[in-house]
Amino acid sequence: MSQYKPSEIEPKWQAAWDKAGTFLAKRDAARPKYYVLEMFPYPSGRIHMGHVRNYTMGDVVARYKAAQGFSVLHPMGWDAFGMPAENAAMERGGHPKEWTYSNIAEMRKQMKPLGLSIDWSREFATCDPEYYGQQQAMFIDMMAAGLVYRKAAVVNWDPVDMTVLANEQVIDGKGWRSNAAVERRELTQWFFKISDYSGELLAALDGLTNWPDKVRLMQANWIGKSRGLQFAFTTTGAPDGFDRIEVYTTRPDTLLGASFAAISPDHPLAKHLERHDTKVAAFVAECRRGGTTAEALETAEKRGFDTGVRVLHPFDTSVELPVYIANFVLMEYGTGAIFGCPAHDARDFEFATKYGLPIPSVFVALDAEDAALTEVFSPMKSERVRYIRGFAGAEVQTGDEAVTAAIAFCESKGVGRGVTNYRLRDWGISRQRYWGCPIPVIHCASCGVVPEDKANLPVKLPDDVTFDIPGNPLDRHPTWRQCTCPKCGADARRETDTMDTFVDSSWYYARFTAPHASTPTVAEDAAYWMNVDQYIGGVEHAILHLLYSRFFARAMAKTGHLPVTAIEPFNALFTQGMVTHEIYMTRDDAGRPVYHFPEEVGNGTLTATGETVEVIPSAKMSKSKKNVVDPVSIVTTYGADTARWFVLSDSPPERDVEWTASGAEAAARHLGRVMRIATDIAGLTDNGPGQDDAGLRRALHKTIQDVTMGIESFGFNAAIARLYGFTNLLARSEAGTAAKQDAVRVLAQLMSPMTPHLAEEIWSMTGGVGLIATTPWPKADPALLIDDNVTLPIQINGKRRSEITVPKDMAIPDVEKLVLADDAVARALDGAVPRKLIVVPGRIVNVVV
RNA sequence: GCCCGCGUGGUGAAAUGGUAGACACAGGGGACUUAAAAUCCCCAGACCGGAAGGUCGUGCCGGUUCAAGUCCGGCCGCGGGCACCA
Repeated sequence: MSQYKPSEIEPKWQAAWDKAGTFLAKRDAARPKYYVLEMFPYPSGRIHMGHVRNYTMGDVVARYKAAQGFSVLHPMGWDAFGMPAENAAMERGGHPKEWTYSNIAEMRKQMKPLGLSIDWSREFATCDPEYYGQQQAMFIDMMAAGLVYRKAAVVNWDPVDMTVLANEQVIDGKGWRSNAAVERRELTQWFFKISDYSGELLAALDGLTNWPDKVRLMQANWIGKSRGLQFAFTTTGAPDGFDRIEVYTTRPDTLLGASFAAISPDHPLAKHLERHDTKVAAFVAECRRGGTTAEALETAEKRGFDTGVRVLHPFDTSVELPVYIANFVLMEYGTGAIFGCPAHDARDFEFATKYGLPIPSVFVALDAEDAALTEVFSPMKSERVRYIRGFAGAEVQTGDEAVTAAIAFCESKGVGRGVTNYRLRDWGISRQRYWGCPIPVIHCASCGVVPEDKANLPVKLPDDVTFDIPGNPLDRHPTWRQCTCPKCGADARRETDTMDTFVDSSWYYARFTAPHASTPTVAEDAAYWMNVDQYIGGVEHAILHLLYSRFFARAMAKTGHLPVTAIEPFNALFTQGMVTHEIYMTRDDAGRPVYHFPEEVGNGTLTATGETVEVIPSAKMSKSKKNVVDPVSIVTTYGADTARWFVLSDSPPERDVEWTASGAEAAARHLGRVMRIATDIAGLTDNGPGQDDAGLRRALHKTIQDVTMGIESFGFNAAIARLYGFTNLLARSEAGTAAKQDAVRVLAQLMSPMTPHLAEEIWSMTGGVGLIATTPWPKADPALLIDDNVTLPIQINGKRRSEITVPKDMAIPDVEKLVLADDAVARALDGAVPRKLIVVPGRIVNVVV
């Protein structure tokens, strides 16, 4: 009797797939296509269990769809630019390029033994010049299409490392590396005009019905559509050219509660005053200090500076309101100026209280209780408040209806107009970093900013750079910046900013359709393979990556790099949960926590010392907590199929799954059991003709049905539970029947998306023809899905009291007779007369007393 | 503060409005074995009972329904997203 030896069969079948070219994706007009994609990894150097789970899910879908007859594209690549490579270079020397490519080689080596059905011929890294050169070509096309521009923008600036920091890299107002207080600095940066698409990106979310609602909602909130009134205050005492100040408000219904106006420190009027008044300059400079992070803003005190300028209330020009420069007003949203209504806005209330400004309420109380509410601070959404002062004494609703009514009223009086605003801002892509895609632009003294000639692409990163001093190595490179202007031929200088790495990942899915082409995409390939039919990845990318990709696909369509039918690149999205593990901790003499790897712990104690460990509930695997299991050692110990089987079982794919040693053992045990059953069958040659096992055959077809549905609906855990159940039945079933013989081979087919090596082995040893990977998916026979007899539970007033077994199509009156004749029913009724019998055919019977 | 999701045995979890707890882990019992490992079989929501059977049970309170884990309303708890966005 042969044993289950994954270390022997897994390499064998991987070699067989390789040799046959089983997973090479081919354009095939005769077959429908299916494009499965998992979010590509950052080449950190080691794969982790999260990767295993992500790619296994994608692989299940890819293999299943292939068996269904689709021409499948299932590629893999590397999101290879980014700061970790530069940090590694700074910390331990070496070059980001070497670090990155050796990490890729290492991770590919770790990934291949998983037996994923990937078309490796399409592999690329975003740091390949062949890739980023095409990205540069698209950048130039996007410039021509008006989707790219430069502007001065406020950024987080680290004065020690001399670079822009992303908000995530600012911790408590300090640079994460330098620990220096981050400044808000205005720099000229490159931007993509994603805001041109705000409305469309929002509206099109409705069509993404195969995306999680959660993700669509997060994107909708991020785009942040609001409806409001924009109008101009007339000023008095303002400098020339500032006789009007435009403001935007979503609460025009509170306009009569205006008590002041406030402008951003970055507002043109503030900038003007700054030049003529040292006190203003000092205040504005003060505002610019401190980060732009949420934390920094959260704790910041509201501060204002009275400019001396006054504005007239649009409805009552006898009322003058002071104009403040206020630190909480953002230049980036609306018009960078607001009217303050302290009675109905918490922020304005705080400000008005601090500066002793009046707090007029716009609501007229209906009764004493209303009066108490409106006296000082009316809640904005109070349902109690029904009248608004000034709007013709009309009874006005609260909330959206009030806003709509107020906009209409204001427009009728010639005060402003209703406008729609979005929170989504243009995408700042400039990074003062080396390890990224160079922005292919040239600064010429006479021609200005000029795109590089496409013939000169790729604009390659220079290799001879150093990281021993802070700042951008491209800036200080002796020769790299020097070039000639493509327009006039004069000496010019290259742009030294590189692109945000999110640009790289915004179109890689399209590149996979023609990964080695000399243009970004190839029309026929893009037309055939796009869109991605199923995209799988972590929910942490719900907003940025997925929103940028949706924008980029539109930009590519506009510049002719994608068909216009591919502006929504991902037809279906699935966001999978994390792999977690318990944390094992002891304490050192000083009481500080000391963490231990799972393999150092057994039975709640440290294997080496016998010391008892504290078990902290399961959490995301992290190196610092040492609650990690290494996929490589799992594959070595148990085999890839066991790792794959286990990460799919137990928990629904969208939820976190806890890795446990006992769970992995159980998975391995089960696969061994399946192999034993198959081996027993394979040894039998004398299946008596005509022998059958109708029960087993029915169970098999129900299993086909359930597993198929399970895979289709991402219910992998439920599909696996059905496979367990069927295996239990199979193990107990009578030996030597034709049904059992068939069942083993179909079981192998049903398991093949999850445990492909085991499935191939069983297939070949039970006489299967060809590779199971290219064998059509089994079909359930509908006739076998319904039993001849059904067991109906009998409820009395909704409580289960008995059950009867009847032929599946027995007439309802006959069922009723049997129910009333049932002993247990009679006992439970105890002489009571049923008022009604509800028979749900094939389901249940309820006797109502 | 605003928006969203989720609460089921000791644990991970199943369950088109129709027998709650499938499947698995951990646990208990048994077979095989000189013994162990491996394997195989059985038990297992709680409470009462020898059993048959009964009562309770899907966070809490109420509602709709012949029937609610599932639908509706209100609470409580946990988790996630956004957040000086005017």
